[in-house]
Amino acid sequence: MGFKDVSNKVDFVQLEYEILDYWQKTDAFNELRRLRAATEKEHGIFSFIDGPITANNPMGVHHAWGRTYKDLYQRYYAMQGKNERWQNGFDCQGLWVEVNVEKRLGFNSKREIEKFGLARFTNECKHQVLNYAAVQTEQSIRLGYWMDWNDTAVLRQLRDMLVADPYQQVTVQGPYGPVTGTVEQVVGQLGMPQMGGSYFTFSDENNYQIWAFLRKCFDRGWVYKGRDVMPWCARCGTGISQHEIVTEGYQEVTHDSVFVRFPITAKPQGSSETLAVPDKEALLVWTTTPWTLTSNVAAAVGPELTYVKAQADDGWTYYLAEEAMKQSLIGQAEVIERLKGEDMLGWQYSGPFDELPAAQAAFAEKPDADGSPYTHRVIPWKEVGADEGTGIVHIAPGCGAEDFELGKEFDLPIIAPLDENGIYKAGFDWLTGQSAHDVAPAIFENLHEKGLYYRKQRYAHRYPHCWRCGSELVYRLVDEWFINMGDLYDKPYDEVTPAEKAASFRYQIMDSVNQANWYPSFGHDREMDWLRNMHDWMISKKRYYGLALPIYECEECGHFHVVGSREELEERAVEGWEEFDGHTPHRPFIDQVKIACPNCGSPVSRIQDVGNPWLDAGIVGISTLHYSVDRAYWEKWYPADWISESFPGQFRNWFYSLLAQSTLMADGVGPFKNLFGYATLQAEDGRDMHKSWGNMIEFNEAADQMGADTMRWLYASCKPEQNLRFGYHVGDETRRRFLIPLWNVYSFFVSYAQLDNWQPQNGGWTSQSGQSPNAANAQMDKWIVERLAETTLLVRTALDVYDSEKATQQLEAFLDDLSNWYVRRSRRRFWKSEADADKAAAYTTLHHVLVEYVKLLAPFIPFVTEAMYQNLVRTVDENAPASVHHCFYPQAEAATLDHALLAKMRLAIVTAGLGRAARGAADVKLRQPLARARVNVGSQQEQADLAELADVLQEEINVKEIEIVSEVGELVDYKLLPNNRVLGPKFGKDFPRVRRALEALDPAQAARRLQAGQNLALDLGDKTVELTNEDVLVQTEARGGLAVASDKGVTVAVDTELTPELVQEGYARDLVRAINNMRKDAGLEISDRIELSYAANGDVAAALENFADYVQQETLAVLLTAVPLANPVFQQTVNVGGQDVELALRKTAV
RNA sequence: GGGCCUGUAGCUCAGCCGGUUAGAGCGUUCCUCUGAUAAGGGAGAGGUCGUUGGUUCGAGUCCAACCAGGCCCA
Repeated sequence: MGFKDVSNKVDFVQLEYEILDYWQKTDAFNELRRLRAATEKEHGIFSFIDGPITANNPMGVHHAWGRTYKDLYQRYYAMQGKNERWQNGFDCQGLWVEVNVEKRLGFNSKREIEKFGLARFTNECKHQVLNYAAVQTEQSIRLGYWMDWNDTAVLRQLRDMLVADPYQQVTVQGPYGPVTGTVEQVVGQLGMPQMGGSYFTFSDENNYQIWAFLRKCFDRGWVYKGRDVMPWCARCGTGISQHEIVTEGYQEVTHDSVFVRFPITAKPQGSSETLAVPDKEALLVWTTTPWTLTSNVAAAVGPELTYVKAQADDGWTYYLAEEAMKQSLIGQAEVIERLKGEDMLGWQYSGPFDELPAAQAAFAEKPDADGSPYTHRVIPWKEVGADEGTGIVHIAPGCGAEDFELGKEFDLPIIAPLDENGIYKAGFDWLTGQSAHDVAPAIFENLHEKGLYYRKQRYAHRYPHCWRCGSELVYRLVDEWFINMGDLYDKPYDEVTPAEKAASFRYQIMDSVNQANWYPSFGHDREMDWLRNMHDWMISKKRYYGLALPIYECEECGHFHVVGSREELEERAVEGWEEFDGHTPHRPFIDQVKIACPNCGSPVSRIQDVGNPWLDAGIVGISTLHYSVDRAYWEKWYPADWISESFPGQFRNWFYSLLAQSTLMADGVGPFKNLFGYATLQAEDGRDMHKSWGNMIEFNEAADQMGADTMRWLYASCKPEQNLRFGYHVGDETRRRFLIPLWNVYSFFVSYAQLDNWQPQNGGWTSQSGQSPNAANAQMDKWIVERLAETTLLVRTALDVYDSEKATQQLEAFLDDLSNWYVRRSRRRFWKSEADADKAAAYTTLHHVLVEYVKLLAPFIPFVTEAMYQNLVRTVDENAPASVHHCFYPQAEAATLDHALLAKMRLAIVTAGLGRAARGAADVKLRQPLARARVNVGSQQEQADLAELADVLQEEINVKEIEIVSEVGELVDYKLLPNNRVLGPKFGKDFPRVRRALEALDPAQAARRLQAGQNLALDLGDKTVELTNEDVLVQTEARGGLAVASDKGVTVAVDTELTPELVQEGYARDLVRAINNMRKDAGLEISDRIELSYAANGDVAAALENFADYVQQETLAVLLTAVPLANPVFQQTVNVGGQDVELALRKTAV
């Protein structure tokens, strides 16, 4: 049995499917788990906690980027014998799932969901998740991502049964035996130990552990109900928290802004005096949100700003900021007075919508000192500026966050106009029932009728939008539930005392941040920055599907309680337990349960809200590690050695929620030791990928066109902290740059090994069996093995700090050396017919190097390495591990590396390259032999090295002789350059003169003086200065007429003079090349012998006669004759030496 | 509004503490090698280093302002 055929035209995608089949057939992943469970004792564990992927869509190529890292490092550590958990996670709850289910069912409002029924809706949501969990599982497998994947047939079965009848009984196979229950119950256990597979954040355990977390917060007094003006999505009917809005929420839009008159009614001056106000005097106010004018209660001015009283030609007198006149007023206006904003404080005006019942009611509730209803007034606000608008800001505490704060400060009435669908509530007269998004024109019309309208203006600004459905947000007064994140102290982190930390959750989280290494390091600062700036965490959402917040607020006494577990709920339940029992803790069943108020004993219902989805993802450090059922297991796997996600967004999302929830639950032990982040994937055009932009690449399409290994190498080799431009062009380049050359080396090896029927000997490679008896070849054999060791060290060092970019660079550099030096230089050893020890050493070495290299590459490109391993190892050794991924990662000893050999060969490679460059510069092609190359290198050691490798260089540069010269002046002209770094500081202003004087010297003479250790004297006119050889850089440049190339201290010159013998030899080589091409075209086997005839004259004929042996040997010609062959199978006319040469050949009988 | 980052060849990006003639990869043109190669090697063309000032003997690099793009936070 020998190696299997390897085509040099490989279809990588086809190969990947074959490998997927092989892994499935051999249960390769589970075998790895068994092997690592066994090696855990010796090698320990590698704990990875997966950040859940949202199971709401097929996965994209950006997920494939992240999953490549996750797979790469898990494989890397598995190859070091470490045991792992291999658990993928799916994010299953939250608004995004609801939004897509609504789309699928054609719903447009919350009312339709309620009509549909919450129980059915919840199951549709779970259906959605199970569906895409199955899709993403299959896609991940296609990527080569080894995880404890669920059987997708089972996921789909559960998906369908859940919608058909969630209460039917079902039994599925778990790792420890069958699991039986209703479909709903079984789905609720997904990811738990008895079920295995990926974790799902909708699982019972996940939900209940969040309850436990919230209970802990409650016990510390951190949970509270806040009344606040929040950004609100009217379509989704829910508040949008700061965590969600800060980045992706803002979009550039253009609105109609409006300038409005607020007629002044009184100007109180101090306690008693009030100035009379003539008609048609008004504050001029500007707003971008006309719908909020119904809720105006005050106007804010900048106390320090300068305002003007301006008589306009429309008959009105306006107050506005002086700087704002130009952008605000139309027509002519005359300034009749200047005053400070603080002079206007307390002025009263009539509001734009005072007639509305809601306004009158609100004003009646906040009477002025004299008992009369509240009157609109001017208040100070230091944030007011005059860059935009009029310098007078309309304040509506029911419609804006900052307005709300000012309202609290000045005890202003609040008019909250909108219901949860963004519709005006009762009390707003003609507006009631209208949507805030649509009323601007009607408001303008109404203001016009009332004489308050001044003008409108198109205004482009960044305005918050719903990050999930894209609707414009409104600001709405709501009750939401929050976790208090703790005080921010006005001092550096280092100076915060333990007591202060104990009192402030945010500092406890910061401590966890500091327990981890962040790659790249700026991630640490970004997370800390977020933690310093974050607001309290809004955890409630007025939606249907998601975590049921276990908050029970008593209508009787106002007390609220947070339930921390299912058991506690059962204990406290006073009604509805039976209806709930047997269901997952989701709406509507959970809502049936009422508990006794711990304060007054009244029956209390759960608040209707569901939880912020980041609670679901953030608890997984607890919920997926068996925290509640097997504390020893949790302690073993917590904290994670490593987590990894894309940076953008996650600082305030998953990193944050994971840190926050873990820190509290684990009493200050952070959830991870190392965090690796990466940037954003973009299309090749540098823009984000969008379906509608036509630059989107689907994962499946990419995998099947580009190949998963290609994608993975591309991902692993990019700079993680920079945005990645992904597309087919970079894919093609990646394949061509790396995978094809890799395959070519492999294919070369296998085809010759097959020809020679070579197989690894017992014992395989050793430093003896892998070394040729030929000293020069032995050196080559040893060198490539040393390069492998060096590469092994460098790759391990890089991967140990999660630097796959550096690792791939090293691996690519190795392939270049292997392919373009070792194999190229060694080809003849494989070609030759005798099976001697030299050839055996070549095979042994190349086989060994390939096998070890494949292991180094296995975590990066699992498919092609598996294919190579199977053929290189398994076909000849059935006792070898069944998969390359079951092997141990290669190791090397830094202490025993042969640095001298590595340096020597590197020098030869550089020198050969320079030789080729020198020939290129002289336009002499490589096939033309030349008499001599002269080489200069700096050190004695390098000179000796090159002398030793002279025969290699002769071949590489195609010269008859390599001469090592110690005097570079033989090859080059000198040039003197001032050493600016030294001379600059030394001479300062005189420096230009020194430089000019240096230029005037004879370079060769000066160079000799300096090399002899003498100083140079420079005459500057008024003085003389001395320069040492430290002050001057002696540079060399190619001497005219010589073909010279120089780099990194190596200079190579080739003699381009040709003798007739050299010319003839060049012809001979041209002919060999031509004949071998003919052989190929004639379809001959490499080993076929031929007879050859030619018709040529002059030098070419002479070349064929003089170099007949050489030509015959190189072309396997048993006969070379000027007599035409009787019946040639192939003939051709080629141009050699400027003449047409007729060649004919035929295969010999033998 | 505040803070941070980026701007260098057609494209993607290096360029250390200010110092010699600003580099690499891709693309492109030409040459070349090849009985493993869809590959490899060499050379050339391609740059007012975003703009304008300043500091300095000397600025891609430091400073200031501006322009353009991005990010974070209000």
